[in-house]
Amino acid sequence: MQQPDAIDLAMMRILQQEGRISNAELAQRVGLSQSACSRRLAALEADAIISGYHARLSNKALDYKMMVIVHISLSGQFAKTLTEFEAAVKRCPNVLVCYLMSGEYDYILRVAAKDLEDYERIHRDWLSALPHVVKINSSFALREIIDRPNVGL
Amino acid sequence: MQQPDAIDLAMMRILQQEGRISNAELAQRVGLSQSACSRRLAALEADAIISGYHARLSNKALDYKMMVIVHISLSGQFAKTLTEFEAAVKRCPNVLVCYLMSGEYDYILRVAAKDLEDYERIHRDWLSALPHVVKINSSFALREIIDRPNVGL
DNA sequence: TCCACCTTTGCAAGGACATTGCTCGCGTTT
DNA sequence: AAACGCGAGCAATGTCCTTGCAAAGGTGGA
Repeated sequence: MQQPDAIDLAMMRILQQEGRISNAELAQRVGLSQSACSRRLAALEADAIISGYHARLSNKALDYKMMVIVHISLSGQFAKTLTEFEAAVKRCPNVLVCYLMSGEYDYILRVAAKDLEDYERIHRDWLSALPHVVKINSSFALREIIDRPNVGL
Repeated sequence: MQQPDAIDLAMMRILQQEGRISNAELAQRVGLSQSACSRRLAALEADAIISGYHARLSNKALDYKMMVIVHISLSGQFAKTLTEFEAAVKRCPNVLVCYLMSGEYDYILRVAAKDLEDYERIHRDWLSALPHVVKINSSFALREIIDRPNVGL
């Protein structure tokens, strides 16, 4: 498939905000028939341009009130070291985001915890147990200013 | 409404992964009738326990290939300073996440950019223009290891 | 230029789906 | 024990999703 055209982008923009909108209303908003809209949507999904849909759950309702940013340095940058670390970090369900970084630290993690005690457990049982780690720096989020799922198109 | 029960949690777990699943299939998977499932879902949405649904767009398709973590320090911690900074940062569409932090820096930002040139523009036109900023530290993500929408329940 | 071909659209129909009213069962309260 | 509230299932109605089909528009080759 080629690059998405203007109508595809309009569909994506709407679905980014209202992922469970009905195909009928989506079609109406972008000015297509239901069938054409349905087929375009299927194509976008087939090409993984839209890779999934996710309910956004209130962290408050789930009791995940604490967000922690963790900077981690490893003992080396060998491929094997990185691979082992990454395989381990993927197993921790509280780690929402993990990037290999340029700069002072090797990895940056975003970790969700219910409370301080919960974070202490995560730190002890998961983060400290990660292989090849030589330095962990935890910073606590005091307040959320922005949390968007995607760039505003 | 009270706290979500086991069935609510099961629904949330499924919708977190497959936000556009039909009510019929959702009902079947959690072992409810369609009507009961539909009503529970409406209640979860009404109580903002499920606060929305979002399509996940491939950043590649959208040409946002670059993720930058930005640490920012302000010239002070006065309420007015923080408020003005936050109002300004909210206007930048490339800032996906922004937290007020404890620790060395005051704010941490996650910024999406198409390429280095695009980031240079964002840095010049948006980040440098934010009020009360005394220090900006940009770290580039080399590779994405994890990017989950929510904690694995 | 013309025709064949490919793509994408709209329309229409059939089947699937979502929602609503109703009733029933269960647990709690008075 | 009776009354009440909560949440479930069933059934019906209206809406929605998908598929086949024909036509319009664009493209390339003869």
